[in-house]
Amino acid sequence: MPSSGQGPRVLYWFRTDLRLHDSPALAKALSLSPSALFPIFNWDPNYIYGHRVGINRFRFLLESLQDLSNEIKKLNGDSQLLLTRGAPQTRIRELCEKWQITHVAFEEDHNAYARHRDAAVVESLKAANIEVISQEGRHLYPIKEVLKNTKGQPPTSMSQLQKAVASLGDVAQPAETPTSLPSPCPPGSDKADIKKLFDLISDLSSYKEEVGTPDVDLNAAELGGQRKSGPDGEVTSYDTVAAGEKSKYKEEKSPFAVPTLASLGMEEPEVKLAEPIRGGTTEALRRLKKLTEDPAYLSTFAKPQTSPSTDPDAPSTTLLSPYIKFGCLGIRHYWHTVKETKKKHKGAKTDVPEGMEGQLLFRDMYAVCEAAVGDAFHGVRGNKISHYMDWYLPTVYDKDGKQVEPRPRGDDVSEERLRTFKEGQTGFPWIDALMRQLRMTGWIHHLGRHSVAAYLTRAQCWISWERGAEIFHEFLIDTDDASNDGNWMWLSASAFFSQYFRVYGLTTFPAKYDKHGYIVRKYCPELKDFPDKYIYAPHTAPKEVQEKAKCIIGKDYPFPVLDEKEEKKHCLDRCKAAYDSKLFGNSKEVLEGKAEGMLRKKHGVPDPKNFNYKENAANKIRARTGRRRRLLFPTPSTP
DNA sequence: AACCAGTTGGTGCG
DNA sequence: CGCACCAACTGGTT
Repeated sequence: MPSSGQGPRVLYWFRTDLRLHDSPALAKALSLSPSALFPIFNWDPNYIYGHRVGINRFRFLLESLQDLSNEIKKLNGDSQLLLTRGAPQTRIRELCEKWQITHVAFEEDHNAYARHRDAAVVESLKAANIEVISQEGRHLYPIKEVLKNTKGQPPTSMSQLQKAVASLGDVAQPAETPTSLPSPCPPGSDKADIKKLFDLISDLSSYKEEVGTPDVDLNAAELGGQRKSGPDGEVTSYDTVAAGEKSKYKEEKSPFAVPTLASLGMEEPEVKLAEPIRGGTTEALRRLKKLTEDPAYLSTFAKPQTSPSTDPDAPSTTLLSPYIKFGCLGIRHYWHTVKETKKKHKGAKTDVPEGMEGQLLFRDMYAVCEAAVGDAFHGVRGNKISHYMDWYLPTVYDKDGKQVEPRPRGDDVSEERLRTFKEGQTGFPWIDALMRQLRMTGWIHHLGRHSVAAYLTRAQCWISWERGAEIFHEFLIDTDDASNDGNWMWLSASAFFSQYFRVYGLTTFPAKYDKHGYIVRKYCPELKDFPDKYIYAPHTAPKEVQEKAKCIIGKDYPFPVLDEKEEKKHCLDRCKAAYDSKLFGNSKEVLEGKAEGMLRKKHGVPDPKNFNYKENAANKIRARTGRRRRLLFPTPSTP
């Protein structure tokens, strides 16, 4: 029990809610009138080692943490965000014991890993008689209440979601923003003392004893990571990220301080954006304020009408998704700000689903679906809403149903298509520009995501949406498990959407929005001197045009890796066969591993093992020129 | 043309 | 008349 006889000693655990405003969990914690408040963010080795985190997202996270710490300091000069590290299942409880915490508070996070993590943490805290305050706050509506209204069924359309939330009333008003915060006081003291808090935990066991030696080191990036090696050549991000305890390479000023990319040995990516997407709640609110100055924009916003041929320097959308992902922007605050701003507009207004509120409701829809389907939402196997399609390069399971990692290599053709997709070297400028933009900036427009997702899955490559979701998860700043996996299911016509014959043309679709090819010229600069006529299909340009543009297709830019029309035809046949089979991720045949053979036999599409990749035109040219294209924008795959 | 869920409106039956 | 059934139609954020 606490030594001081005053109010509760609260540890507030920040995770994906890096803000002080519109935070129901923080408000509830503060309503207890705590005598001490310890705002922590904990580096989870699972995040550092187990997840693929692109450098743009890692940078965004560091900036968001620094900004949050500054905001805390503004309310209490003796406080700051306290960064700790360790497996949360044991570390949170250890901190509680050392700091004599009575209550732990956090905002609920519904994604699969977070659910399991939090369940374990709560159990360890309950066993130690520590009270847990957890509140929903990441979504417009309480997910559990929505789920009750659907009787546990996933709402797979906007109308179903709207039906399910109809009885829940209006979106709650944002929780009040605190105007002061209690100090983090060491046990037995009524004064903040960061150094003393540090001393109390600096002898805690090392992460290696807690989680074992990680077998994945993200710094050994396969994609040309720019990691500087440490003094002994063995430094990992986890060592350098260390805060709140002794670290070999610690350079931070204060024991719990937020590290910088440089202190982690990571170099800034080669981003040429005029205005990079900077993390932090301050930046989120600044961007939101700018939006409120343009009621017409928010009022007439129609997602399908916004151009995908845009980047963070010239966005056609709000660019707020990264801030929502990390909780820098409170979702109810955003919702009501949009509502209020729209009142100022006199003319016609867009509504759900294409209007601004609709965009946010889709996020809730995916979250409810994820909660209804459970862990299986993140793949095909066992997923009751995902059609079974006999994709190439699917996630592989052993006979006990355990995922085989790393994924065994698939057929050469599909692996090559996946590689060129990830690197932005497919020979289709629209796809390549988007994929390079993704890696350079951590963001692409929603319709651009549609284009690349359909290309990789149901329209051309017939590669599992699971592979695409992994790539997005690695490089997007705004990645959110429920929305990311949900949208990949949507675009691959696995769930939510079934009109698989609606296929985006790789040249016609972008040309509808942008004849000049803004993002192609920016992200594939080798193509920048092509005339508009050929910008989305440079391989069709006559030799003289290629020479004049100083870009020979097959030499300076790849020839398309596949035939768009031919593959589309195959894919439509495969879609039809898959739908006719009525197999879903949770069908017996799928769980028993028999589904693939069944479908291959049925639709008669050649097994990729029999594809003769050498006949591919791009490869012919590659064989002739005798060299592989070098990556133009290698983005390090460091955390 | 090709999908699918939900709604509508008609028919037949008790 | 009420009800079950079914065919036709509609809408689906892009």
